[in-house]
Amino acid sequence: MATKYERAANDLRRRIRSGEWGPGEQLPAETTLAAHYGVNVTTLRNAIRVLKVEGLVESIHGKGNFVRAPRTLIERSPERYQWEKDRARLSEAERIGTGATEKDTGLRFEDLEFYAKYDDIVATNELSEVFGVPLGTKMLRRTFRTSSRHEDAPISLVTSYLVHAVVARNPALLDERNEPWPGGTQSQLWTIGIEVGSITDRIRTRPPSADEAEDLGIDPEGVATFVLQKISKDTEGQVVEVSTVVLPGDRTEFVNTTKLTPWETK
Amino acid sequence: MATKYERAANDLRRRIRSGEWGPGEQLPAETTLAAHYGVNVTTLRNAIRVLKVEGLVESIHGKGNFVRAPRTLIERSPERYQWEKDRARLSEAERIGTGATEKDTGLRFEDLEFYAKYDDIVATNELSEVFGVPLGTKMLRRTFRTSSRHEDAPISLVTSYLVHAVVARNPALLDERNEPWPGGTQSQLWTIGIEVGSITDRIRTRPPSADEAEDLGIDPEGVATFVLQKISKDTEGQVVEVSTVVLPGDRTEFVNTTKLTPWETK
DNA sequence: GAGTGGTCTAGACCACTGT
DNA sequence: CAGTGGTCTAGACCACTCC
Repeated sequence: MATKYERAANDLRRRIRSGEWGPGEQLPAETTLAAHYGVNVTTLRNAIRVLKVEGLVESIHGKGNFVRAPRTLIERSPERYQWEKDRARLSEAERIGTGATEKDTGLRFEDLEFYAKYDDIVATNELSEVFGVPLGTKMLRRTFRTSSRHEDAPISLVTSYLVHAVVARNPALLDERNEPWPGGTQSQLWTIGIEVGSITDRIRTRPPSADEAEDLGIDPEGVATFVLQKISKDTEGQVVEVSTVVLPGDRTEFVNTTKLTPWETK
Repeated sequence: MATKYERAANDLRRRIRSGEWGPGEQLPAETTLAAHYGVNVTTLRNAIRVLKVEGLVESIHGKGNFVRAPRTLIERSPERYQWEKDRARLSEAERIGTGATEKDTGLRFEDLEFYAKYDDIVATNELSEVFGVPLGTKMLRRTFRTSSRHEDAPISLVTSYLVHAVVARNPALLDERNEPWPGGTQSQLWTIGIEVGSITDRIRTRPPSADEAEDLGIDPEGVATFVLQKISKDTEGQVVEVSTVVLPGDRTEFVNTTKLTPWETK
């Protein structure tokens, strides 16, 4: 025999799935539901919490509980990297307004809002290891967030690391006011003679911290985040950039197509 | 001014991060913590819930609250598909005991436990669309779960769909007792003359349903799941298999390396 | 049985959203 | 203002773990 709140949650889940309340619609008030299931309001709230954790329901303080509506997905595929490379050496006019983010989101440059902040840090254990530089090496840390003008919440939170002495070869790369740089990081690296040869993505998922949930405009209960660690190497295999991207799990989809080599006909 | 439970949660988070309690260690009892922060036990439990949602803390009924320890990751990379294809036509002796799962997990065949169940269904809207077959076409649905013998919880929950009339060309493919089939699905398809030409992965993240959390042995609060939709096409571009894989987010990492084509030297 | 977290109640009061 | 969800209390009782 399940608990009271589980029984209420199961019934509410069934009713939502059956379409009794469609996406975006409001559920009856908690007091009403509590009376209907013959339980205390606190107990009914436990049932609602279960559905929130499952991502089925969203609460808005002062308004009510709502059936969560699916969000439009942003596809992200590793093809973006080759695409970016092909454009890295084009003229600025050709690069402008056609970044990888626009490609992912299908939004135009004018619809996107960028924020960039640069600062200097010293290499931690982890950074010195991936870059193969001594502990304490001066690094450039770049923090980006990209938002759609029509949604108030950022689409991604990016932290990028570069070896300071390397990027300093072009002083323009040390100034955050030059962001968004047309053509992106690969174009920036090209100005200091670096050609990116391969990029490795590592994708994990975890719940958002309180801050991230705030920044991404997601419900900490019920929506997870993707954490993408991207490591770029030059053509010699030397790590040239490492970045960490936090993406809202309710709006992001990674797509990857693998072409398999044909069998020899026999 | 934050609420009482938020202040308690913030302080506990800080103390955990500072190492006051290491990974896997037990926190003081809720009654003790409540007294320490001068709040009611119910309120203190709200603070603990925040940390559970963040994935920092795990509660075990009857034992206590514990700092969650990171789990060993299982890497999954699309190279597995090419690797599987290369082995699909080898002799059974060569295929046996070296499946893609073993490659992902690093575990040996003897350490893994398989469960397979086959049944027949009719194509839903979604299925008929991806396969390009009429609505209501008879499909073979295969449900798999793979577990490590040393952990009781499955590593993945897989649902795979095939067109029944196609696989029926080899009756052995209709019998679940032939699972685990050495060499996997690509080897099975080969027995009916199908060569897989490309595989597309779509990766999303979402909270687990109550059932999935149960099956995967994860905490529904604090651990998300990956949902991988895999579409295999033959060399003509015809969809031959669709499968959905649910993976525990606290143990899985997707890795993908993109090699970029070199710039022409000028 | 002692100690832990989990469920449930009843009710006071606060904070936010609409009109 | 009325109506909604959010916080907090005090206490009873249940369920699980370990000795």
